[in-house]
Amino acid sequence: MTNSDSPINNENFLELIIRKDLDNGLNKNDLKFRFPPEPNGYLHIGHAKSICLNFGLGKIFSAPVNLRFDDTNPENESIEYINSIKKDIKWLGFEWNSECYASDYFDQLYKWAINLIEKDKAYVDFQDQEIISDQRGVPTSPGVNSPYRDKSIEENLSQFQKMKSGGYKPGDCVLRAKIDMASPNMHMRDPVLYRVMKTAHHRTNEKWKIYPTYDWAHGQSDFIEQVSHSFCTLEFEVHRELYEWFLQNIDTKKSLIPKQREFARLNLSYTIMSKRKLSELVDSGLVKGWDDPRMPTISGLRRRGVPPQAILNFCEKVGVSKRENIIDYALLDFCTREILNKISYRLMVVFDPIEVVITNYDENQSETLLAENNPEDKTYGNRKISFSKNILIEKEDFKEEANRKFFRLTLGKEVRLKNAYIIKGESVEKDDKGNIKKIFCTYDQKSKSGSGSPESLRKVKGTIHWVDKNNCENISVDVYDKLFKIESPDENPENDFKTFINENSSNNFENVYAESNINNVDYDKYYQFQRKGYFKLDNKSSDKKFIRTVTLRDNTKF
RNA sequence: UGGCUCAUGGUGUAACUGGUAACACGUCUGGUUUUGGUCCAGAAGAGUCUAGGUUCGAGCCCUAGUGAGCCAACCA
Repeated sequence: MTNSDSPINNENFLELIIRKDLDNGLNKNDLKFRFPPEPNGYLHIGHAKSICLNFGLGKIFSAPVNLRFDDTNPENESIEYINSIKKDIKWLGFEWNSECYASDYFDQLYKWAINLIEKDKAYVDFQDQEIISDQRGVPTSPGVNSPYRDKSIEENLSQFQKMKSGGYKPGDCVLRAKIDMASPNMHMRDPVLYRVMKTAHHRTNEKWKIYPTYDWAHGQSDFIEQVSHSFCTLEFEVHRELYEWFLQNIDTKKSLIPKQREFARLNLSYTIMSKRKLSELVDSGLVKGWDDPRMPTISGLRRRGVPPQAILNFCEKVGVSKRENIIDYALLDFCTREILNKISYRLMVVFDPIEVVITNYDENQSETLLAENNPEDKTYGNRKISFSKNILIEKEDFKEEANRKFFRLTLGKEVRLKNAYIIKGESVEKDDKGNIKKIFCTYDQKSKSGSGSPESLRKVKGTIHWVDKNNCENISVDVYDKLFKIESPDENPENDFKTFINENSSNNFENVYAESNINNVDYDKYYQFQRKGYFKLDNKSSDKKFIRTVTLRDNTKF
C-alpha cells in the first residue's frame, strides 16, 4: 500500500508492521492503539516516546488510541498519579479515545480464570513464594512441577472461589496457569495469574481480595478493548509467548486478536529513566518532588520551561527501533532552543552587575527607547525600555584590556549597548584591593539604535545587554545543571546510581537585575534573557522567580 | 535446556523487491547579524562487528563466530 508519491518514506519498523497487516487483509477501521501506564509514578520523557509513538500512529492511520491505566497492583498506585498522567498527556497535546482501566475488567478476567481452571489449565498453588521460585528452576535447566499442580478441577474451582472471597491470607496461595515447567522461556513455567492482596484499590475499593498480575491482565485488556497493535518496550519481548498463549486459551469469540510488538525504550544521557529510581530520588529528598526541574519527568520539563512541541520534535528525531540507545542530552536542548527561539519574548537581564557611568550623559536626563520583543516574529511587537546616565552591565562583559577575540567592552574601544547607543570605555574606578567598582564611558549621542543615522549604522565589534540602574527590578533566578555527573548513572548495577548525583546541580542567583518590563511577565509565556538563555517563571513560586530552561548556544572563544 | 533480541560516523535513525552508505544532533570552517543567538554556506568523520558463502553485484540474503541487552517478583 503506497499512497504517497514521495520517493522516500522513512517509516519505522512498527509502521511497516502495520502496513503489512493492512496489506494482508486487516481492515483499516480495525486499527486501534493504546498507551498503558501504571499509575505508580509520574510520566517521564521515556513515556513521552511511547505516547508520541502510539498517539502518532493514531494520527497517521486515523485510528483511536485508548488511555488505559494498568492498575493491577493497588499497593503502589494512587489517584494522584492518575491525575498527573492525564494532565501530562493533555499538555503534550494528545487526546485519547477512551479512558480505560484494567480494573474495569476484573470481573471478566475472573470469569476467564474460571474458564481456564475448568479446562484444567490453571490451578491454585499453596506453596511459599520461595519454593515456587526454586521449583521454577533457572533458564538453563528445567523446573519441577508443583505438588498442587494435579488437583481436581472441582477442588481448584472451590479454592479459587475461596481466594476471591477472602478466605485466604496474602501469601497463602496463588492461581497459576498450567503450561510447561520445562519451557526454555521462564514466563511459561506456570506463571502466576492471581495473588491474594487485602489492599483497597483506588477504584474498586474493597471489592477484590485477589488481584491479577500484569501478564494475566494486559493482553486480555488489549483484547477487550480490541486493540489491534499493542506496542511495548523490549523487556516484554519474552512475555510475548505468554501473551499469545493466554489469548489462545481464553474463550473468545472470533474477534480481533491483538498483536504485541516491542521497541527499545528511550535512554537520555546524564539522567535515569527508571520509575523506581526516580521515585527513590523523590522519596529521599534528593530532588524536590516529581516536578523538580532537574527531573526527566514531563512535569519537571514543563516546569523547567521546555515547551511541549520541543518534546514532540525530540521524540520524532529520536526515532523508533529495537536497538539499545543513549540519546545525547544535546538533542533535547537543540529541540528546546529551536522552539523557544521562535516563541520567546526577549528581555534584558543582568546577572552579575557592574555599574557603567555615561560621563557625557546629562545627570537628570532619562529617555525611553524601543526594543523588539522577538526578532524572529515582528507580530510580537515592541516594548519600551528606559535609559539613563547610570546603567548596569555584566561584569564578564568588561575587561580593561583584551585581545582581538573579546567582542565586548574594553577601555578605548567601542561597543554597542543592545537597543541603545554605542559607548566607549574611558576609565575605571577601583577600590583599595584593585577591584573595579565603576566603569566610565562616553556615548555617541547620534548612534541611537534604530535611528538610521550613519552613526547608528557604524560597525562595532560587539553588542552587550544592560539595564537602567535607575529603573530596574531585582529578581531571583534558579539555574539548574545536569542531575548526574556521568552519562549513564545506572549502567552499572554494582554502583548505586545515587553516588553519581551532581551535588551542584541547583544554584540560585539573587543579585540579578532586569529591565522594568519584567513586571509584565506571564506564567504561561516563554522568555529569552538576551545573551543569557531561555527562562520561565516558576509556576510553583508566587514571587518573581525564574528558572533557566537552557542556555543559548555559545561559540565564545577567547 | 537454555531461549529471545540487537549490531551502520562521536550520538540517534535511514537506505523500500540486493545496485556501491543518507538525514538529524554534535564537532570544525567561513559569511550575515544591534543577541558570540538565529540564519546562510561549507568541511571533517563510517565503508556498515568478524570470517566464510550465495550473487555480475551484499549494510541488506545464508552459515558460523564475537560482542551487547532481556528473561529465573505473588512489579509493570
